[in-house]
Amino acid sequence: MFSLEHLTSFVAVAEELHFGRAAARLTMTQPPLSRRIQALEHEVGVELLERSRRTVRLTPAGRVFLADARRILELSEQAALSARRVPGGEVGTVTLGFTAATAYSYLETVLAAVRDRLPHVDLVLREMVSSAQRAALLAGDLDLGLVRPPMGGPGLATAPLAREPLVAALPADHRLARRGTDPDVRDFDGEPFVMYSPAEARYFYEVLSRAFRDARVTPRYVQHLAQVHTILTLVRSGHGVSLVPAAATRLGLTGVVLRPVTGVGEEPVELEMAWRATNDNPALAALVDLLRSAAAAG
Amino acid sequence: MFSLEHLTSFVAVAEELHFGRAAARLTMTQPPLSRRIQALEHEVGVELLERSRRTVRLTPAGRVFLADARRILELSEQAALSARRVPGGEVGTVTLGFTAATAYSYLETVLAAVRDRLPHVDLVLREMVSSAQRAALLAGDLDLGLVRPPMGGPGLATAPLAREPLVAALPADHRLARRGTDPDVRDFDGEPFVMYSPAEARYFYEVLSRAFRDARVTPRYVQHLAQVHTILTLVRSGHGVSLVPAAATRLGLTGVVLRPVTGVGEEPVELEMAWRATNDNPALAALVDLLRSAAAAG
DNA sequence: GGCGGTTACGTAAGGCGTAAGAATT
DNA sequence: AATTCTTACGCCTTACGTAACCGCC
Repeated sequence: MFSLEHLTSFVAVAEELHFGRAAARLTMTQPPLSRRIQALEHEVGVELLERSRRTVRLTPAGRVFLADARRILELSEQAALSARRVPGGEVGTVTLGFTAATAYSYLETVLAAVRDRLPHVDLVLREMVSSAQRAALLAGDLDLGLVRPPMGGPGLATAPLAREPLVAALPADHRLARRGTDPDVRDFDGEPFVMYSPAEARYFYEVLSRAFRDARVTPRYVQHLAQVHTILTLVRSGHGVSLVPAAATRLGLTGVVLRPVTGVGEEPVELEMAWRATNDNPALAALVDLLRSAAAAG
Repeated sequence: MFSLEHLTSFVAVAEELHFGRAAARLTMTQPPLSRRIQALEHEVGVELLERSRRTVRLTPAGRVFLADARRILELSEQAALSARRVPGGEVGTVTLGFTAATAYSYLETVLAAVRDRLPHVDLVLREMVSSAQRAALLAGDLDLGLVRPPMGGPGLATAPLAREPLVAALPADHRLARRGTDPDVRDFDGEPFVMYSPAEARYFYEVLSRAFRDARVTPRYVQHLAQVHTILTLVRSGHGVSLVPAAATRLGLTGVVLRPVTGVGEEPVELEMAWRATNDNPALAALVDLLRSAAAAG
């Protein structure tokens, strides 16, 4: 196999079309350069240059090989540069877990941040429920997860990412939707209510339960569901009202009115990121730093 | 700069995750392999492997570098293979000139033949009138031209490519178009006729002139034009009738009827290829051979 | 004759293998 | 104690530079 020195030598000669000048450019004398090119030609198995005493010209094979040689040399330089940038986290891959609910909210923020600030970091996206994310993080199948609290635990580190308000989800023809003022949590007392599932959507179940307890209201739960978009579908068809994270606005579902709601606290819904404490992926560290400062900046 | 041997060594170790086995695979002992990897890491400027006495693991930087290393090695092999195939003409570039008229006829045949039989030959297409092609062929700006005869001359070689019939081009409501039988050249006697330009389309002008002379008919020339599609446009608007190469059918122009015509010879329109006799482009030689045998096969 | 490439030859260095070393299970 | 990577050392091959050589404007 030829070496990269052979290739740089060949490119120099091909560009200068003059062994002497090429040798000077390579800071060597020309006899060894001649030998190198001969060796390269022997190795490749084809004449690359046509020497006619006074002039040097590329053969057709030489032209083809020159293009490849340039690409190989460029790739080689890039390879070293890329590798050097890995420990700083600028280059690499992060496997990111997210739940269905984050897909249309904070995930966009993460993607935009990575595109702008860590353009050489590849994100591999995996939609997974929170429990599966915990296992995958610990197993090393996932680098980072976008999850609802609480996600602490042995071996896992977490950091808050964002808080968001709850909004009331009302059928378009509901009296609270038609009323001029925004609904209050107390308006839901005794109201048919599409509730989160305590098992599969424990976080939202607890946030809402606490809000109702604090306000001393008791909606009438008509269904328990895990996913925001399913809840909204039932609200639309008039089975009841609900409270969903504000990001649900981005779903753009028609037939459901989403309105600010008072009495449930400012921004009760929390989102955090979680990762294995011993994960040594530098790109993960860089991404965690990036998201941490983005969260701090608001 | 690291060498390709460094890369093969690294790939072997990265795949085996064991210096001893990797060394065996490279048919060497492991001490020099260790040194090579150390030198490579020093060169790249980053730790690629994590040696923990009992196990060898890739670092994140190592994973990134491994992908690049594999690509570089593959490219290097391919480069040699490609270059070796150039003298046989299997790999390379042919700059091909063609006239507007061949664009919708024989050019397609050439493109299909190259795609099927010389898939690694790149074609660079240039539309040029015949005189410009002659100059470009001699100047080395063109490797091969698709031209009308006669294109011989000092330094140029030619070979016939194809013959094709002439068809009558008639306005849709013309009496010859409505008649049950195909027109004969004698039907054009005294008929308003859209003729080729003797200067810019000399070949067609002469083919038609000879056909008319042989049949002793004298159409009434109403226009002289260079390009088939312009002629057809005038025919469509009723300025006259014309005779065009059968390939014009592929233009799919509506409002013009193209019908077989008798009395003008079987396939009077010839197409040939021309190239500079001293052109040493092996891909050109391969293409000429290919087209020659395709023409012989019909 | 001189420019521009190749061949010949002596020398220096880089890299191999063998052997010894160190650390971990 | 055994395994496995690293360091030490002697030798050989590879490849440089200098010098001589050859062929064509």
